[in-house]
Amino acid sequence: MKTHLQTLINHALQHLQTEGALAGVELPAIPVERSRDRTHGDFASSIALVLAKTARCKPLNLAERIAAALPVSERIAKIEIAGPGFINFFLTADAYQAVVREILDQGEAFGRSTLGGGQRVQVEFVSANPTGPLHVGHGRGAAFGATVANLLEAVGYQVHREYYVNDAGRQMNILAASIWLRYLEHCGESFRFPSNGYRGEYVRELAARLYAEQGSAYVTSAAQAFQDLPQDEIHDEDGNLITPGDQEAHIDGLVERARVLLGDHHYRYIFELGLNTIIDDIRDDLREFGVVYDHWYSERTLEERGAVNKTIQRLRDVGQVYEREGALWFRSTAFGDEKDRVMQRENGQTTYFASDIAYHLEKFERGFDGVIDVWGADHHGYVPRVKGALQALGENPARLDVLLVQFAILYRNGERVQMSTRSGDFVTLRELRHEVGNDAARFFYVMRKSEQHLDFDLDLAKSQSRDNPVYYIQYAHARVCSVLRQLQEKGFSRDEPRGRDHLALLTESHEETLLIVLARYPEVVEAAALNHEPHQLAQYLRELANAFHTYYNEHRVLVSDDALRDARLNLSLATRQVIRNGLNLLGVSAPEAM
RNA sequence: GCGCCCGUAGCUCAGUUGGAUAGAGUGUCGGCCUCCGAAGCCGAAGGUCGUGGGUUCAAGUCCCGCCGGGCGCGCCA
Repeated sequence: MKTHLQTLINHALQHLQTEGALAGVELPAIPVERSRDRTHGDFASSIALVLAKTARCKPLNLAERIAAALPVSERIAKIEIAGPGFINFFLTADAYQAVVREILDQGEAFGRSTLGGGQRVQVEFVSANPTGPLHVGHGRGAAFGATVANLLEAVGYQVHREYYVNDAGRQMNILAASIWLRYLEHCGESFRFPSNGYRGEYVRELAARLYAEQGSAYVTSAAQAFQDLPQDEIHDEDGNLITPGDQEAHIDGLVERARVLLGDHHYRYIFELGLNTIIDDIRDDLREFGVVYDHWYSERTLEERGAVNKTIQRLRDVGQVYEREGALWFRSTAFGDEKDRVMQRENGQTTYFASDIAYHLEKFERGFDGVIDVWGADHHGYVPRVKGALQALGENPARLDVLLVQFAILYRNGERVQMSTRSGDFVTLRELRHEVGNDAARFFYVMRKSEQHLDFDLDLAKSQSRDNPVYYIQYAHARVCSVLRQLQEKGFSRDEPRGRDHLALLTESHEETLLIVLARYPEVVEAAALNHEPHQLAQYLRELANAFHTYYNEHRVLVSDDALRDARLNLSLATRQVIRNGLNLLGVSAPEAM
């Protein structure tokens, strides 16, 4: 409809030009948008306001002339000039009603488009380290990333969903050492657990499993394990420093000690046990959450292939790497970063940053037209250095789009649920899903703008009332299903073609409102997809549900007049279809009964 | 201190990429079931869009300065 109006206006402008008006005026893109206020019609164009200055005439006057020159269209009932010079378009009832036919014809395809032209886009999201179960913060990234991917797919992009598994880094070694230490405890050794070790309960479970599989074959004395290590930094429960030391050196020393005492074979065994168990758990967790990936990309394969070293070499070749204090630095300040960054530590280990550059370079080389990363907002400082490195390597950093997602804060009984990663005391995604259900979790996570902090009200998410937007929307869907059941109980039958033939009977104002909301759906999907803003769709679905509930409350669907009944049934079915399509993109179920 | 994000109704948030008289939900108050699901609907009240300038036909939206909040500023990830 928008493009139709733009075409009409364009015709009018060209007509005016051939008449000699608007001589020498360059025609801009023609603005057409939906009116916010019904009294301003359905669509409005501010073209006269935009052109007034260059055309050197009054906007109102210009609007009149454009309106007069508009070709007739059977979809337009009335054109008005209003305000400072807006051209308002009022659609015919027939143009409203046509959307019902369109929805019924297209079914699940309604709202989908080919806008993206099949361009390949990669969306990488969650990518949490496999050092423990996903927590509620990761959940938001999962719901958001999955929905962005769904939306892009819906508007015609070829989407590749990927999880980057950090299975090679230092953190994984710390996990392995943590499991080993818990295992030693399990076998009766006692010592102070390192402050930088992983303290979660799951580490003890992994240790118990190691014992179940291998008995005491991996035991050494605590004295041996901790002999001559750099002093750990110790705090009391309130976080006050008790004994000064170097946490990092201590834990690195422990990792090294584990390798030596266990031997390569046994060390590998623990490492793999931890990695595989946790990554399987994460995969199951996400699958249950309706989040499925095309590829789980292993950092280790990147390293084994030599891609990390090759990337460092390439940066060296372009002169952006230097050595200082025994470490290798990337000159990211040359690309707008605040300071240069280390790629290879003094001890020879490459950093997370180094493999991340290699990974992103690899993404580009795989030929995606666009690459999207979903990160926690606390990583925002990381963006300039990754983009900088890509630029240094001759790539266009604009092809990488980093979407930042703020934390979700849980509230229960009106109070903030405290969480701290350090003590291993956090709410897992799985716990959240079990508490509020997958549907509420998926919806709540994306109902706010991603860069906005999310207050996640657990009580609201669980409540089965109109306060809860998920139930409110699902209820509208279930209501239509219920009407269909009633239809049979009342001995009516449904005649869809008859309903289509009598859409003109849908003249009530509530029907008109509902029709307009339905017609907006494809525009909403498009905007939500292109702006990477799932909340727009969530917001819209609430509005649609409201339009339906209002209508339903005011008018009966199952009236005795066959033609009217069938027309209203078609309208209801169209509503159900759009709710279903929208919820499907959000990863939320559309129940037939509740 | 520097960088990024955020300040809109009591609370939680939208605001169609700069459009006309700033909107929802919730909370408060008041109405609506002999009728397809009241898990619903309607109404009232509630605002200096943090603040001061600037840009233009038009600013909640763009630019600059303040005020307030969050995050980041490791040879951690």
